[in-house]
Amino acid sequence: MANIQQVARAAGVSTATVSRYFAGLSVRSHDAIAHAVALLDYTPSPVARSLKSGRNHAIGVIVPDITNPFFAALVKGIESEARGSGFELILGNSDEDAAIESSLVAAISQRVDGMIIAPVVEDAAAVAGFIAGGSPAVLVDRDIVAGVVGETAARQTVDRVLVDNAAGAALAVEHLAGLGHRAIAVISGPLDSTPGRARHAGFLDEMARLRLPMSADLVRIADFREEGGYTSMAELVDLPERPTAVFVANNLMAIGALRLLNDRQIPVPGSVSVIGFDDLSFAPLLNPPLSVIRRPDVLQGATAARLLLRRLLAKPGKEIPPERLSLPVELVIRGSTSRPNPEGTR
Amino acid sequence: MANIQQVARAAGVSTATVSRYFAGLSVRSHDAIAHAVALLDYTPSPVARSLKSGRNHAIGVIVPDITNPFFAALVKGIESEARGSGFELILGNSDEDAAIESSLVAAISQRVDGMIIAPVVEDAAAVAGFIAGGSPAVLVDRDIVAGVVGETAARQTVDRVLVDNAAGAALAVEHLAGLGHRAIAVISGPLDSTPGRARHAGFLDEMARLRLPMSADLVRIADFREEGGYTSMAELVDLPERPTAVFVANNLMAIGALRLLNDRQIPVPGSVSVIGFDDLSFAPLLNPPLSVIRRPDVLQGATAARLLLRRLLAKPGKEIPPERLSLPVELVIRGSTSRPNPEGTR
DNA sequence: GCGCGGACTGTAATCGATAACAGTGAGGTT
DNA sequence: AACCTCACTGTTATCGATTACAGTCCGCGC
Repeated sequence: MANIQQVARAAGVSTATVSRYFAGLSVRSHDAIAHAVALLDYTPSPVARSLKSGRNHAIGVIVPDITNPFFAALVKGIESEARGSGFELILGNSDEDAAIESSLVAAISQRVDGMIIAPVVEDAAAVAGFIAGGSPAVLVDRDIVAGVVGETAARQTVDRVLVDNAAGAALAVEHLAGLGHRAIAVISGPLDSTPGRARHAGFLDEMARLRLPMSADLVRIADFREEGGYTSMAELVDLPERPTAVFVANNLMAIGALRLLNDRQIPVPGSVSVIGFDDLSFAPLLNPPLSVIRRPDVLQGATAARLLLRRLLAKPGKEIPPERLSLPVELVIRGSTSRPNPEGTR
Repeated sequence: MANIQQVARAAGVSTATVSRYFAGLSVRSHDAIAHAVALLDYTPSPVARSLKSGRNHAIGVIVPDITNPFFAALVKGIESEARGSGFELILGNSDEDAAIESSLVAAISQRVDGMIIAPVVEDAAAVAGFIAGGSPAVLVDRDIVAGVVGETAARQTVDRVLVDNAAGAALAVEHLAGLGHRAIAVISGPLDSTPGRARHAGFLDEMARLRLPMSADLVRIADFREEGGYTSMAELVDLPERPTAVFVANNLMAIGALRLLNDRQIPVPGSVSVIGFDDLSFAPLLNPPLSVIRRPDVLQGATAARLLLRRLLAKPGKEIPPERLSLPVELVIRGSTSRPNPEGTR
């Protein structure tokens, strides 16, 4: 690959002039440079640029599991938005592991101008170091809770893009209660994650508001993975008083839960109604078609990217107050929820 | 962030010694440097390293659609393998568009040491430039066909990781024929892509081998997208002689095809048997559970990454002959395929 | 005591660009 | 003709590391 010196020589100017040419400044030998660039097939080295300017024109994205359709959609939204502004994407998969997440942040942080992270847990440790380094970050699906490392710094410079988890959970309960269910169980995600906690709280609050009975048996805390949904559902259907409806707090666990019901040949929604959180492109084709709380996934990614780019493209020194956006969710009723079966459940 | 000069000063040595310390050479002031590094929280700048050494410790990955579960799985395999060797991943989503793909290669090529590409079409133009620049590339799911730009260069330096597409298609036909189907249709992907072409050819060859009747009506060429599967299936079911079975050449089109059958309330497999190519985690939960040709997706990504890393980590100047691997596929029989219904199809 | 080899160290050039600073020259004004 | 602008241009230091080259120092053998 040619370098700027060769271009300068070929065009009969200094490297500074070539550099100015690429910066879009008006240059007397414009045509000669253009010609030399074409001839040598020159592209400025992004690495050298980064070193001198301190800007990498890249953003880091860390997700817990890229094979989860939600995160894939999120990444897609981020990618198109970033690429549109000429930023590259450096991707990390934390595999739902906070330690890996930390090491990813450390490994990537020097190569990017900012990060978009869907953190595994709410402990801000992983992110705190990065922010302390002065780079902006956007958190997806994670709020900043009181009392964690770097809370104050984070609150002042970190944008967040959430969805209305509590409202979504409430919507699910309302829907099930409206169908006549009273014994409604929940399979929640980890309570040290924002979506896990917020959906769980939203569920319990709405249950209380509607004065529906709640018992510890009906509450399962799993891990947002398919296996967790499977085993939790197994526990629920084995209860002496089997619930007539279950709210499953994410898409993978919902698949796991359906799989268990399928394996045991328990009719859905005949014996148990199921509603999930996060839509899936194929949810209408499931057996039965899965009712869900849907959120704008690609948009959530694009929004996160826009918030980050806004900071990265702003004039240095310009203060931008951090945003905390909460995107709306909606109830999508399909075939997996119906009125409870009057004559028992087995 | 501290730089190497500050560390050198704090440790009372020259920058060269600090550099050697990080290169793992034995150094007299080992402890003093370690102490200074810890004190200043120093990490060598990857950008400066790249500039001097010409190695980026990053690989580019370009896929047509990250929300396709197959590509998500592929990326996951690549990511874990690359990260294990300390390489970052720069991701590009070509959106099934050859022009975008080219521009992605151009944008990324200077920041990476090698690329893994799942190309949209077989025209090697996009990749040729990159290879010509001297960097290695691994093609996923794409063979090198005769007569394209850069064919010779590519054949000599490009690794390929394929799956046995033709055998998979043949397996599907064999399965359907074994159930008694004779009027078997196909919904293929673009014939200028390797999987599109190879699966299509595999299908036709096996049909011919089994002496099953074939007509142009039963052949639909679509685009590997859900919509394409939907509209192609609509055309097939509207034929005067509706086929009793359909082989759908990828996962998204299979979902689209099922959706059409669902919308029209055409019983599967009662009226039409359907078999797809590429498994889906939720395929067993579909209505009906989808029979598919399965391939090792995460492994395919990991394999591609290993082939690339092998080159990147090899001693410079060492010749490594390019590999062309073909991973095996398997038939997974679920509920969407059965014997044809004897009394007509409507 | 001198020379020698081995183990480490420092100096300085280098990777490829950017940008501060100090020109240079054409054109207009007086 | 002298002078001032204005619009460009070149020289050079710089970003943060790596590495070739040329020491320096120590211990050992003679």
